[in-house]
Amino acid sequence: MTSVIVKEEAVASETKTRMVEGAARLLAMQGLQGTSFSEVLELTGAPRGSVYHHFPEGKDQLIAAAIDLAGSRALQAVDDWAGRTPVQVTEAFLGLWRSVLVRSELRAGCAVLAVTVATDSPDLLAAAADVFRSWRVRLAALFETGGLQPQAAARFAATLVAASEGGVVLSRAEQSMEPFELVAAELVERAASAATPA
Amino acid sequence: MTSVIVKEEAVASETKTRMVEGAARLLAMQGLQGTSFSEVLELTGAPRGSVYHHFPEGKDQLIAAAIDLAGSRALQAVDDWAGRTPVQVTEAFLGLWRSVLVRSELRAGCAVLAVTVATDSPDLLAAAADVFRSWRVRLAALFETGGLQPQAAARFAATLVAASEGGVVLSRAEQSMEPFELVAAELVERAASAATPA
DNA sequence: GTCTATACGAAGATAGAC
DNA sequence: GTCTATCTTCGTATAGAC
Repeated sequence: MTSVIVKEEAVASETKTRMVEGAARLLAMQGLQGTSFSEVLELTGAPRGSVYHHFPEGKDQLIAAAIDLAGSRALQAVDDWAGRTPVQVTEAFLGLWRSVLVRSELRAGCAVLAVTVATDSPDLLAAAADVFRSWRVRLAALFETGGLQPQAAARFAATLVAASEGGVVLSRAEQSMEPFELVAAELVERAASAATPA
Repeated sequence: MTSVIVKEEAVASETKTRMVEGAARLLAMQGLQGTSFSEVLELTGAPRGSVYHHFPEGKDQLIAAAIDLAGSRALQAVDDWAGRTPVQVTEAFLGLWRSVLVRSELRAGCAVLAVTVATDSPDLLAAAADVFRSWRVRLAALFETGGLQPQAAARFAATLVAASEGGVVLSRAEQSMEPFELVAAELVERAASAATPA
């Protein structure tokens, strides 16, 4: 019986999941403004009648779900890097963002950042904060395991997240990978020197 | 006669200037979505009839002007730092953003970034790119003068801009100066070690 | 769960008087 | 240069049938 319920829920949430994924993609490409229900429905092919069935609280609920999705996906990737050196973790995190830029031909960025700078909802801001904080904390944990002191690990984790986000924005604006790659090179070098203190 | 013309232009552009400044402030606080004509007029007290008189090309023209304003203001500050050491320049640039955060009680960020992640206009993207590039170039020049090699200077300038922008976003989301200050400490230390190579 | 239709408001933009 | 009025489009949200 449990299996039946699970299956029903899975079926029921399929459209919902597609909408959340679509919203996350649109946020990354067009920002909060460009992520309207119409756009989401067009992108996902979801039926218009499903909107307020799946998201009774309206747009904010959809956006919050998209933020959570984007956040947890990156977090899963980070957790796969356990045991790697600080340099390897740094390169892997940068690789995540590089692929976002390259695969979108420099048209996409970070969905969470896009919401942060465009919303006036405390709830959405808090959802974004949870994501950023979780990234920082998990990265810092990896750096600690990799040999950095706790404070140095926390500092470098914050810098890695901030500089990656900023590098993505710069490259999007300039329509060139140059700024991002400059930042990436600097971060990798910094990770190397932090891991082998004088 | 020239003075008369100049005066007329000055008077004519006073409302226009106020609108551009208001737009820049709103962009930094509420993003592109929240920077509507209504909001700009309410904030600046400008007459509604002036909108399409001063900005015949519509909203994009106003936003482009706001980007230029925000960009050139920061650039003026950077140019005032000629002769300073890399560490001092880094601290000054970070100070610019720290004051944006603190004075707004963590409610404002970078207007140029807000446009970059929310627009679909190639013109606005290009305007944002010009700003970011100019910041990177001028900062790199100061770092070169301060003793860094050209490539190292360009790399650290890009990192300083990117990490500052990202740090502002993180602190806004988390409603705490912590992430920004972690990033700031890391950047200052990096500037110090870059200026005195092993 | 999904559909159509529609209400409602906001925002960008235009017209014409003053 | 400024004002009022208006038009259009779009986005959110709701209602009620299927």
